[in-house]
Amino acid sequence: MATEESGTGLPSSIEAAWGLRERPGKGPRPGLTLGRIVDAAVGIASADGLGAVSMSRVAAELGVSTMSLYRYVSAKDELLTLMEDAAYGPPPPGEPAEDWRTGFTGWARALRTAMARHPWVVNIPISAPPSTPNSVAWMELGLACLRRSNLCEGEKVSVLMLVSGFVRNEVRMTFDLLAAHRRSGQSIESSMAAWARLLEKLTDAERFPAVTAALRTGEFDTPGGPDDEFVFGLERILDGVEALISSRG
Amino acid sequence: MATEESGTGLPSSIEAAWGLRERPGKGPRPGLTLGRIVDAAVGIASADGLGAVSMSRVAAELGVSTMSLYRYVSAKDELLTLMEDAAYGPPPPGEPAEDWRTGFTGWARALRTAMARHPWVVNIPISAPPSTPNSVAWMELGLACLRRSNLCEGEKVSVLMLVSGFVRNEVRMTFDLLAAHRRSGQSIESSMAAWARLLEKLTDAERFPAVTAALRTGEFDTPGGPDDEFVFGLERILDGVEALISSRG
DNA sequence: CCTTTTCTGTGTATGCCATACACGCTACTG
DNA sequence: CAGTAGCGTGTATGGCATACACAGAAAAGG
Repeated sequence: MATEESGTGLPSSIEAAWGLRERPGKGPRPGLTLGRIVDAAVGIASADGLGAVSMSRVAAELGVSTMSLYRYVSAKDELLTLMEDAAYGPPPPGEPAEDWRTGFTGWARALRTAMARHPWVVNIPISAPPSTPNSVAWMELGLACLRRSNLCEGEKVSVLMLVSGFVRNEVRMTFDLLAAHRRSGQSIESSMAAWARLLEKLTDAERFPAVTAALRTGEFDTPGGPDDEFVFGLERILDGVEALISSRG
Repeated sequence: MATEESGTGLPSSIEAAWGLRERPGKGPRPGLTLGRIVDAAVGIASADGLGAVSMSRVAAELGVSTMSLYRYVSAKDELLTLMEDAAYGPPPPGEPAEDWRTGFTGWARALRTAMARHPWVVNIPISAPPSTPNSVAWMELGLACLRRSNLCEGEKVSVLMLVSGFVRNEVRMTFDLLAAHRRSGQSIESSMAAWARLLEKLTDAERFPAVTAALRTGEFDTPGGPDDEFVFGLERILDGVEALISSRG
């Protein structure tokens, strides 16, 4: 049964992703592969969004019945986890730079690129610490970037989670914004301007002086692009990490 | 019709949240209130999680038919937005501290407290920039904390989004973790230890030297609590913001 | 006063969704 | 060759959001 574990405590479909599945030879040959299922699901998500990924839709794409998928995956959550792993893909190969900041900046940018390639990935809820091959490989690379810093191991992990959370958040915001605009057919500029005008109507200068001041500069009408926002946030965070590292130096 | 706008471009239920609804006097008196609907939905979410909030469940709680809710709200998304606003509640009153860092730290902690009071709020997808009364009030307070800094208005907004994104992320991670543990009945310590042992099995020291090193310190078996993680991340980010402010003199 | 208009609550229906379960079949093990 | 475990599938259950049409209430206008 797909829910059973075999020592690792992992769902068997995740074990399969690690290459740990021995075919028990007994019954008929499987007509499908986990990989084919995940690929089909990824294709649907990329084409029509994560919301379009349903078990029946995936099955239809593969020309099989809905229920056959449950021979490979015990629940939809497992499929989502495997899709997530597929979306990340393997991290860039090679040794990271000696300088932690250079390497770690590259790591964050590469992570963002990977997520942006499959933006739906940020809408998959995180249900557990990383346990799939690619997720762990990204974690390995991130920790490797910090190897020459004087942070303790716990701090390295904390920094990793801080930055990956930031990247994830940033990708989600820009992607959701883009998706909303594509739906409404408006340009980003026009809808940001519309939002600014809306706030101007709703807020008076006495109750909302700071918002009013921000609106008066007109910066919302010519917002920096998502890239600027990403770079700004990443630089701030890494400056903070650098301050910690220097204080130990 | 509930989808119509009246100049603001806002859904009429959101206008109602700003107190902009004039009862048009024509038809029969409404038997419900937006407030009662939102309260019922909030109660369900707090009791059984956001997933338990369905239009039929909310209607049942109020003793009305499902479809009557659509006289007050044009789609479930609007209800979610109103629930979000109710969950945040008004920000703490009073003037923020003179020192930007003191004030802003307090802002972030208060935001975390508000979110933690209704943890389901972090699972409501963000569909638009803040447009509801309490969201804008929180934004006002955050900007007010930064009023004496030498950041330009655009930077203040960027810092605000950076920190609120961080808070949101942090609350989501700790809450999802707690929820998963409540479901499985395991303690956090035991499941973290189980995860560490799992990674030890899956990773070998040659392909995953950094992960192996991190695991060997045993820090995963005695992880810092969510509070430590929150404080660590917030301090790093604010150190980074402080570096920017200082560099401007 | 009566008609018209407009807004209310509701019942019904559509078309999705995940997945439990039972069945027949296949291909290997003894 | 019998047993059995794994496979594909059809059907059924119980959910969900919401479109639509209708009946009745309350006010506006004559």
